[in-house]
Amino acid sequence: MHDASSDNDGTGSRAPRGRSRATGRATLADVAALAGVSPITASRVVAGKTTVRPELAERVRAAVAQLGYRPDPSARALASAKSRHVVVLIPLLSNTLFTELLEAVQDVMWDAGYPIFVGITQYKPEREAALLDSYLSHRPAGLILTGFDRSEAQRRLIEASDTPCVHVMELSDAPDVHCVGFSQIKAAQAVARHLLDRGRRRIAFVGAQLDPRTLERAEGFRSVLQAAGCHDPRLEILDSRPSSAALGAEAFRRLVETHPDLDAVFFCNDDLAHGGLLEALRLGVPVPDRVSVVGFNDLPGNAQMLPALSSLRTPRREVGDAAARMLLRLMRGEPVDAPAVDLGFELKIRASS
Amino acid sequence: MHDASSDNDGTGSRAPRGRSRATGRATLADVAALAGVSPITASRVVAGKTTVRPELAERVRAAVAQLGYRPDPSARALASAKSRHVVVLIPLLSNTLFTELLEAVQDVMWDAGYPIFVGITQYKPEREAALLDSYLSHRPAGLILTGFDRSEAQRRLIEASDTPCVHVMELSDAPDVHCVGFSQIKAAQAVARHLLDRGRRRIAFVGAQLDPRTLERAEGFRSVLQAAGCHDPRLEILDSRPSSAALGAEAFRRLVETHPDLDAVFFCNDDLAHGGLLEALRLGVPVPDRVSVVGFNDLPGNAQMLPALSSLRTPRREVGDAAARMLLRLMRGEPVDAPAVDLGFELKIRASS
DNA sequence: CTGAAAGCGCTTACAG
DNA sequence: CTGAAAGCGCTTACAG
Repeated sequence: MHDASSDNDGTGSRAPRGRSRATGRATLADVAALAGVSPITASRVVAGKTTVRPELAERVRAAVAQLGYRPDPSARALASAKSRHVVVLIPLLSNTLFTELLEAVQDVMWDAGYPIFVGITQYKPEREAALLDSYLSHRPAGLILTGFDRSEAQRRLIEASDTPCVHVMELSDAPDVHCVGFSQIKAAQAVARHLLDRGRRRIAFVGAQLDPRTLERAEGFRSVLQAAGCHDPRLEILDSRPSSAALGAEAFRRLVETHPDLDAVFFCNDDLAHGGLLEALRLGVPVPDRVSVVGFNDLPGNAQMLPALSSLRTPRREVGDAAARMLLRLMRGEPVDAPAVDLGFELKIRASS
Repeated sequence: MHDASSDNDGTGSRAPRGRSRATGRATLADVAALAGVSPITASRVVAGKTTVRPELAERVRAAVAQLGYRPDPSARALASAKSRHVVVLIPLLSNTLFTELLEAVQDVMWDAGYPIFVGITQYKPEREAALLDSYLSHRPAGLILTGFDRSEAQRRLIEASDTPCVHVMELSDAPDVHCVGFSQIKAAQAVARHLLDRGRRRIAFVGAQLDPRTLERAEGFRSVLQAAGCHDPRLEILDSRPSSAALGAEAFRRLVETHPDLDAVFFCNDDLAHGGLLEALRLGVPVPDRVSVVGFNDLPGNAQMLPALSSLRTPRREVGDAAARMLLRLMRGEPVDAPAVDLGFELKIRASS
């Protein structure tokens, strides 16, 4: 009688390991054994290091293919004290601006082999702090953050973690801060100037959520109107509720009721502007004959509005793409051309202004 | 002269480890040493096991707090062959339906201590297969998938990975399949019946993207109209391009031009319906007097439309919430009440129908 | 260019 | 209820 369990003796780690904790998947050791090299050499090939003799590298690659070997991300992260995760923190998903940004980041990172973690901050600093604290414990390879609105403590936390970090949607001129975006102030100024150029003088501003970028837009708007001598604070509606078509409709109605001489409205989000435009239709207020309307971001659907909505196109896909590429360079320790990348914006004039 | 480095001798791992690969963060061993217990006991307390004497557990918790200890997710995953990541695969982010679903899942999972990985499949089976293959190598603790449209090979892959999995947005009656959603067919049937009840007979259907759920809606719509004896295949527009207001406007125009006797349109997405409604305004087609319009999903903004858009409200937040809770139970090995949860839907009648 | 040894920080059986 | 030992699968110095 021969021992049944001896069938696999000597075949090493490719045999089932009985009560051991092994998972059954091929490991680096299996690959190395099959290729006839040491695990460390196999590791070098898998990691893409070029210091391995081509012939050996080829044997390793063949073994990887034959075994269907996939590196274990946890073991990798534990041994190297670095994961291959990229963390992206955005305020919310209900704004197409951020989902497009996210998709662009995801596209680049996926191709580069980095899965992304998405954290939703809900515009709440404490929520962002909690997310950061939690995600940083995963030792992410990189970080993409929206804007600069965070506490000194958080900044130090990020700094101390030594994680490459790129900020998006706003610009900073601090030399050690990496960011990709455009000037919210200049963008709002461009809208205000456009409306002045159209001969408008009684121009209202409608902002919601009141996040830092909305406030910068308000500031840009105000500066241009003040310079033109036609700024009227009563024409500014700043509402801290989340942006929505309902809010835009409400604001538009309030404005035309209380200020019948109104001749333009700058909504700092397209969804607000959609609501405003529909309310104008409902009230019979001719756009743009009596009131010009302009939105912000130029999200899909503006061309279908009645009249087609003028807006300021923001380059969120380009921002996501450029930020991801910059982060990749930082993660690899490669130099970046400039720490701050200004991608600009474009005024899209349609029928509503 | 005393040896300067001896200052920390004997303090164990709390001292800087010089050239070692340690990260400087507190480890379980540090916690155990401070609490005067073994690492395994500390591990049990941190993991929430109840088999530790309260007094010891308290000492461990105090040490955790004092050291600011955070478990290392990689070490945990490596040792236990399970990560604490939950993977969610959805078709895209540009549909509010999915972002709301995602936010609900995220809320539940965050509270339970599980970060989520989001994969965007772009409605492409090969993309989903690649995402699944990649994410499964992280040994996720759980999986949330949209619908059932995947190959036998993928199903086996998931099965073999032994990862708890919940499907969302569609229902199955297979006893071993866990799912949370509602009947797409019944929902579309409810819309069709509503239009028949309104006395409509020349009812068009507009579908985009043509994903499995859209096709089920088309099927439900068709079945009711056939039963009523007024189904006309020429009134069905099935367009494989992604859903958008522009597409809805185009479809509406085409329908009224080629079928002047049209008296209702069922758009199987609200954004299509918005485009259709605006096109009706543009063309001067009275809604609902000449043509009734109904959308699907009831995303935000319908009440602001002109006229306000009737739609079928789908319970995506509830689906996300329930799916996450079900997955949590599966991950913990707890029993679930039923493998399939039907959350229903609600017809929201507004002015457009 | 290649490898033997040690270690990353945790958990899993196993034993008491 | 508690712990000493081993191990998860990889990478990091170090040495040659």
